[in-house]
Order: sequence, then C-alpha cells, then structure tokens
Amino acid sequence: MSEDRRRAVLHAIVEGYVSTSEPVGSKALASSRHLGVSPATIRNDMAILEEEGLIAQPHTSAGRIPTDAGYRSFVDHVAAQALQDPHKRAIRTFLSDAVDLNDVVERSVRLLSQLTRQVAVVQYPSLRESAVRRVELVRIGTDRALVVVVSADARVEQSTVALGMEPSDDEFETVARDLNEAAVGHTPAPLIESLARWVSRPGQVVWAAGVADAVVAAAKGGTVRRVVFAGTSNLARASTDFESDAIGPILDALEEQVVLLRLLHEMTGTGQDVAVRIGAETNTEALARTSIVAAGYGPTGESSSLLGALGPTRMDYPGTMAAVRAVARYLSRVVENE
Amino acid sequence: MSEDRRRAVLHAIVEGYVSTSEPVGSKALASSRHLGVSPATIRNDMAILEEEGLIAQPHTSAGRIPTDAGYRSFVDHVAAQALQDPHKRAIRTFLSDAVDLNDVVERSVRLLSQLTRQVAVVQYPSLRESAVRRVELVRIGTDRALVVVVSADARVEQSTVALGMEPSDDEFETVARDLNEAAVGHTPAPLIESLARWVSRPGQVVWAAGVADAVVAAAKGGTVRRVVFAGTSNLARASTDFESDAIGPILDALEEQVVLLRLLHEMTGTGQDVAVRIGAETNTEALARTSIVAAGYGPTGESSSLLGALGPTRMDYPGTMAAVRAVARYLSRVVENE
DNA sequence: ACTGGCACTCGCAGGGTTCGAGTGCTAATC
DNA sequence: GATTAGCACTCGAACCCTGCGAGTGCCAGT
Repeated sequence: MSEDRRRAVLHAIVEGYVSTSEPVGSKALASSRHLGVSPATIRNDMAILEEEGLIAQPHTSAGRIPTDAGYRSFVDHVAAQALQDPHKRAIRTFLSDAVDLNDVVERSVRLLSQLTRQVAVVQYPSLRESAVRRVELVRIGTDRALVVVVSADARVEQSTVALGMEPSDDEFETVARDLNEAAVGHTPAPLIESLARWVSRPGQVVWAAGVADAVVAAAKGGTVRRVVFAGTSNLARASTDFESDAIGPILDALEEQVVLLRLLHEMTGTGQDVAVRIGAETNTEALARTSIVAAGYGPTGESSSLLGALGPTRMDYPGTMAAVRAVARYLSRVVENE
Repeated sequence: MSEDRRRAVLHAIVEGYVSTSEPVGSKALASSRHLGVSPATIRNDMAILEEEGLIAQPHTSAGRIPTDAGYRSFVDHVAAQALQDPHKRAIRTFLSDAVDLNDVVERSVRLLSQLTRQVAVVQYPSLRESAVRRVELVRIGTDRALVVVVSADARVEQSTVALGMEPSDDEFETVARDLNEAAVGHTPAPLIESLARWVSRPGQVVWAAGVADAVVAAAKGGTVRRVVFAGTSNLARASTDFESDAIGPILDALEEQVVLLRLLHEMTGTGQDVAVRIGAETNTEALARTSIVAAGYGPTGESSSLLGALGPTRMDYPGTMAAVRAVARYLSRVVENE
C-alpha cells in the first residue's frame, strides 16, 4: 500500500523544508530520510502528491515545498508532541513569581514568544462573574467622576463619567455612600435591578443614571477584551519567508486588535485543545502567509480566553503546538488560583 | 561670506536626501534648488562639508548623504515648523473623545504614529503626588491579599502581597479598617511615617509590614513607568533605510521597555521643548541607525513624562518635531484636566 | 571668489554563458 | 504491478564582462 508511504513522504518534505527553508528534492529525501526506497519511487509519489495539491515546486528545476493544504494534512496527522523538559521548567519558574494579573499576562506572552520563537499573542482572561465588593466614586474636576469598582475576585475596573452638571461636595459624598449600599454584594444580574431601583428613587440626582451605567459596565466584565503580543522581532528573523513588504501589514494586523480578536474568536470552540489556522485559512489578507496556533485557557471547565503563536506558514508546527498547549495549561492553573 | 551658503548647501542635501532617499549630487542641487550658484561652487562647499564630517559619499561616483553630525547640524539650525492645519484638527478630534487615561494614552500613540509616519512612543504620565483617598484590601485565596489604592487625583494602583500566614476573616477585616484610618488623607511623605507607626503598634499583626510597603509603593507613583508604542509597521515601510536584519533588534529594543525608558530618561531635562537623538547619539547598538524625537508633557510647569517618535536617521526632522511638539502640548492639556 | 571645462573613477544594469540540481519518462528488474 | 536505474531535458542561480553615465576633483580663466 503506497498510501502510507505517500504520507511519510509528505511529512518528510514538510520537516525538511521547515528545517532548511529550501525546497527538498527526491534525492536528498531518499538519502537523509530512512524511507527505504529509491529517489525514483519518491518522485512517483511526489507526482501524485502534487496532483492532490499538497506540494508544489517553485520552479521547474527545484525541489518541492508544501502547500497550505500540505501543511494542513501534516498537522492533522501528526501526533501530539511532548514539551522538552527544560522548557517545562522554564514555564514554571517564569510564571510562578508573577505579582498580579497584568504581570501574569505580560510574562506569559514573553515566555510563549521565547519558547516558540514566534510572535506570541495572549488575550486577557475574562474572569467569572463575581459580586461587587466596593464602589469608589472620585471627583475629577468639577463635572466628572471616576468610578472604580472592586469585585470580590480581586479585579479592579475603572472608568470616568461626565456628570453633566456640578453637584455640591456634600451631595456628591451622599450619593457615593448610597451607591455603595445599593451595589455592594451583588453579582451583575441582581446588581442591574438594584441600581435601577436606586436610580429611580424619589429625589435621586439626575446624574445617578450615568454613574449606575458605568458601575454595571465595570462589574460585567469591564473593559473591552484586550490582546497583548510579544516577539515581533521573530517576524524580522523569518524574513526569508516573507516578501520584504509583507511584514508591515502583519505588524499592522497585530496592532489592529480588532482583526486579531475576530480571528481568535473564530478559532474558539473547534473542540480540540489546540487549533491551527494555516495561511489563507486565516481569512485575512495580511496574514495570508502566516499561520496561527492557538489554544483556549481559563478556569477548569471553561476555556474562556485564548492565547497563541503566530508565524510564517513554514513553522515548526509540532513544537509550536506543544509550547502553546503547555503554556495554556499552566496559565489556566494560575488563573484558577488568582 | 561662504559660511551661510555652506549651511544652505547642507540643508539642501539633507532635504533632498530625506525626500528622495538617494544621494544628491552637485548638479541636481544647483538646478533644483534656488541657490544662485554653479555646480562647481557647490562642489567646493561640499568638499569642505565633507572635511568637517557633515556629509559623506557612499562611493566615489555617487552624490553625498548627510552623516549623523550633518543631521545634527541641520536640526540645530532649522527653525521650528508649524503643524499643518488638518493635522491640528486631527489631534483635537482624536483626543477629545477619550474615555479614560488608558484610552488617552492609546489614542495619543496611534495618533502620533500616523502624523509622523514613524514609530510613536508614549510614556504613561506620572501624576503629581497626591493624598490617599482610600485603601481597599481584598483577600485572595487564603494567604494573599490585593491592595488597591485610590488616590485623590483619581489614580488607581493595585498590587498583591503574600501574607505569609492565614489570618482569620475577622482579623483581616479589622486590619483593613485600621489601615484605612492610618492611611487616608496622607500624601506620600507623611504616609510613610503614619504607616510606620501603624505597623509598630503594640499587638499589630506580623503581615502588616508587607501590606504597608505595598500601600506606600502604590501611593508613591505606583507601578513601574510603562511605555507603549504603535506604528511599528512604519519600520518595515522604511526598510530601504535599514539593512534587512536591522529591524529585529529595533523591535526587540521597543519591547524591552528598559532600554527605551533609559533612553527617554536621558533625554529629559535638556531644556528645549523637543529633544532629538540622532543615530549613534542614542548610545544603543540596536538603535544606531535610528533617531528619536521626544518631548516632555505633563501638567503645567512640570513636564514629567515623555513621548516621541522613532524612525530611521533619514527622517523628516522638522515635520516630526512639529508633530511631537503639538501632540505633547495637547496631551499636557488633557492630563491637566484629567 | 566664482565658474566652465575636462579627465577620471567606479557602481550599476544588461547580456551572455556556464553549472548543476532536480525532474519526468522509459525500459529493465524484482 | 510496484520499484528502480538510467538518461535527456529544463531552467534558475551565479558569474563574468562590458558599456554607460552620474558625479567628482582639479585647473585655468573670468
């Protein structure tokens, strides 16, 4: 049965091309790899693989390189790989002495970019619903206020609201006290009702509505889901994989959080632990020649946020997948305890 | 007096090279520019300029390009330029509807990168000393606590501390209440004393010291001074100015906040409104072929933080300086009111 | 002090050639 | 029928050579 060998040939081509970044020919394959067949046989297989659209040759007198479909087939059939021990240790030491959530995310993204030697991307964790612990109302200037919401799970969200008028200091303090009474101890659902009642109290100040909205928004999950990244210099390092003018758009796409968020969002819920998008599968022009390896993380049961690595389609998929999987797992544990 | 003309020649060379990115020759200079002299005269001037180290020729049969010293002389003698009107409007609209401090900084850095078409860098504003308005102590797990300090100027700082033991809930609440009494209303200087007294009270819990330290640190200016940047794709766009492998180190230096912070720090207090570091003046290997244009901003009187643009030495200095100056000015105004 | 003229230098672009890796095909072999 | 050896063929990369022209430095003249 030549089916199996064809797959072996494909895998050998992928691995060879990934490690040397040069098209691989039948002869080199036959000698360096331990497939026990001659170059001619491999050539026949290659012809079939090419017909199936899994490999291509850049020009007539060159070896073959995998197409996006080729990488896809490779990724789908390769066995999950274990992470190297030193890397495991690196993860533990790196993440263990983080001081707060920001620090955890910051460290994770750097760590992941080092392990994968790609651009690492980490989405801020969305924490579960939790009760409001305290609301702090601070006056800014004369007609604006800062709303700080501290939730029971140790999250702090803040935003400013325009009051639309200039209340007296006494009035301001009273409202702040009342607001706390109405808000503290509630999880978002009852909080909304409780604050609605508070706003419609007889004699309530007109600017209460704005403040209440801000509190609810902050309690609900707060600010927009943000994404941080690191290791962009790895793109420059891999410049042989990109036309010289392809790096700019990639950098733009990274800063343009929106694109990334949409893409990561699309990748959730595929069921597997690690999801991979290859080349054109990203559905993003700027990322047509890049691949993304992503995994969900979060408290046990729900993997509510994503993290991943982005690099040229010519990347070490097994290694990257292992690193992403491992960091996601450790990060889940950290978020769990936080 | 040929002194003046020589300077004019230098400026013409700089401007020509910046706009075309090709070495400029005596002939082109004489015809396109309105210096009323012949190419031969210009050549003589060029010979002198070259002797002074202000210009150089990449190879014998090519025109001249400015050296770092040449750019320096140009920058030092060029008059401040006004910002174009559409740009002025852009600044106003862009910054006016920011919702909080994060948003202001985020918008500023994007704006600046668009205006200058360079990489923009903004340091988070350090606000003035102000009194502690409230300290929130939230328990995390059993043996850690989150410390949130809200200051009178509407800043929120947080950090976590390990308690080293597991106090009872009652004890925890009591300490939290006492801590507030001891801390609220104090600016950093008296705060330190007040908390020291608090820590050494008879019967005080042992973990009070750790908490007090965290509060002081938060009140003092809080977390480390951070730097955000945007527009890195402009580096790729300007790839003609860099050897292909020079972009990686630059990206690294940007992510490596430390380097940037040191550099920006060195640039403060030069007296002028806009400071410029050209090429090797950055004292940073990775940035040897880049220039930085920076300006301080902050509440009136003190310009406590910095922002700037970073790009290839071959950049439009007058335009960049104007944009940096303008954004710094507007941002100062915003921070003032915040 | 400036200018016109002139000989000189040297990088760059274009064209031609060689070299060799890699292929596809066909006929022989297991 | 699958595999292999052999062979003619293709075509890009590298190299060399050459001519062109931009730009220069210098010198004599104004």
